[in-house]
Amino acid sequence: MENIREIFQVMTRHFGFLNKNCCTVGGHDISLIHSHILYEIDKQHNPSMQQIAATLGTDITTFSRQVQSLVKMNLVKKSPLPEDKRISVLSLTAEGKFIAAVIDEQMNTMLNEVFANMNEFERETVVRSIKLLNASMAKTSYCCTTPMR
Amino acid sequence: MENIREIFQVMTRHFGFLNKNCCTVGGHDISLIHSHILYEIDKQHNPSMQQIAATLGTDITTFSRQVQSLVKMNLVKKSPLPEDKRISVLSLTAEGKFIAAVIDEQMNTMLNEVFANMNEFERETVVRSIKLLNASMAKTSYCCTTPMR
DNA sequence: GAATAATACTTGCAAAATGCAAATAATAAA
DNA sequence: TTTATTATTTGCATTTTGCAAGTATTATTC
Repeated sequence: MENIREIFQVMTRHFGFLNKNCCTVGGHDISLIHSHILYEIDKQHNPSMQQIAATLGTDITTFSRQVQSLVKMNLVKKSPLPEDKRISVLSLTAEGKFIAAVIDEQMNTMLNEVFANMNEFERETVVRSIKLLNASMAKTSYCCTTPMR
Repeated sequence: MENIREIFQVMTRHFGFLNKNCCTVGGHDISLIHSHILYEIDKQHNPSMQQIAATLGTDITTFSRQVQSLVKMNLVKKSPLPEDKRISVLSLTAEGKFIAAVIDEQMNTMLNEVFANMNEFERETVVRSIKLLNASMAKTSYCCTTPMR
């Protein structure tokens, strides 16, 4: 059997580079981590600090500071949840939404570039495969989810 | 069209967690970065510092120090190339090889676990797709390779 | 219903990782 | 031989990290 780890390693590295090429948007210099935080806040519905930190697998104390800097940059808003004031609900500011949208566009442009090297059939196969893979990894909980702390 | 970035983001994150679950081997606590360095030294044939640093997209000064710590742990050996003594050729020590092998086994075990959720046909499709993807990303040089410094 | 525990998040601090600029050492070019 | 170029290392200042301990709020217990 061929070396499965090898092809995954290569893929992850490529995709990591793609991610790194991100993200200077309108004066703001957005780090990779910050772009991921913006992405997840945008995606999840009124998430708490813990939710996003867990999704990204970031230590909560580190995450707290990362969010603080995003708040300072006026990209993220933190509002206490009325029914439980311990919890901070995260949301994007107008500027945060704009930045997230620009980054999303840039990423999709790069991905389209990648897919341009394939024909329609290949493209569909690849997309289906990755979905399959994601589903499998989600099932294999002990290996591919947030490590406990 | 569906959101391509989304499925890639999810996949990368899952695989990142899988990687993170690595690597305490025989007393040594191997960080993710260190495990990647071991992997690449093992894979490439008598690589120089620059080669590995470029492969991993790590700044050469940072990489120099990472290698220093691996040398101190007695996992990596650095030998000047006879015909050009500026160049340090990297190799794994016996212990380094052992550790790399153990990590490789752990990773493959986890990947097999993931693939266990699929039937033979799906498995083959996924592997083929990732290879296709890797080839495409290698072609799309401006997006998915080492950023210049 | 006051005392205790648990939860969500923040801060202190010390260690580690980062990367630019400059240094060193070796080879190549002029 | 002098001057560039290349490969790697070190100085240093900044940033990132995560544990331990702290604050604030809610839940539980007696």
